[in-house]
Amino acid sequence: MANQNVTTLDTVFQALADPTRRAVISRLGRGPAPVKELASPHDMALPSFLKHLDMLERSGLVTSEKKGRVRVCTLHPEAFQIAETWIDKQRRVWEQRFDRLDALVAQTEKDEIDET
Amino acid sequence: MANQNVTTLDTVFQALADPTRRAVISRLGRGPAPVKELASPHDMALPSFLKHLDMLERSGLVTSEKKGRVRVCTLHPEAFQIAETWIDKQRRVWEQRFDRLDALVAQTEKDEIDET
DNA sequence: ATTTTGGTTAGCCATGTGGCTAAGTATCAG
DNA sequence: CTGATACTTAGCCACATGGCTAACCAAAAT
Repeated sequence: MANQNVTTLDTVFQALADPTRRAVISRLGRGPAPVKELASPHDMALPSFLKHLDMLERSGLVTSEKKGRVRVCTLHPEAFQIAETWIDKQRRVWEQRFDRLDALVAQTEKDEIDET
Repeated sequence: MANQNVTTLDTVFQALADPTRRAVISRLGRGPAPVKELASPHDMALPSFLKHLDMLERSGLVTSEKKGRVRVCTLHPEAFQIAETWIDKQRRVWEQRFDRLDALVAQTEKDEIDET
């Protein structure tokens, strides 16, 4: 199950769209950990869990390195950037729109007052 | 294809994990639009496109209302909140950890100086 | 040298996703 | 009233996802 690190909006958002994977991210936020430890809170067989880890690696949010028989996983917070940037960009678009709506309402009210 | 609005981390992140759906969100950020207009830039059959819209509605990011034979879709930016909040929370965790690491490094350097 | 431990690989299954066509319904325009 | 428009419904297909078991391998522990 070897995979590339392709940090795209698709892979990052998809990685985040599952509670097991988000739990892993939360845990790794406090520091690197071996697969066994990461898997232990989740009630599923190891191979199933590994698929989740794999998706996290594909997204670039997590990398892992083998030390002896243990695989140690590490979080890469930079990979979140692409997602946050996209959301921020969207917010700027609609906030700008709301500002224009506000301005329009204000203008309309002003006009109505002028008419009285 | 009637569905509930269940705004969860799962549904929101999944809604965002596809370029077609993100494009729809971008477009709706500039204001409501009918299905036809939303679909036009995307090279796929209407029923395929409707599945994407459906997912957006399931996540609560979009709602729609039928006016005559036209279905008008509207963006609900509030639904992003849950995603942004989660990411922010994660960042706080790992930033705190980096702060501790920095402090540790600073302390170690101080100790080394004290030793000289 | 054996046995445990920590993964890994292969393969199976059910369900979901992302696409399609074909045929239907309801409104609006002429 | 007729036809075009804007979806809507049903159903099909291929591949991805999320889960499993069984069998394997290599490092660590005894």
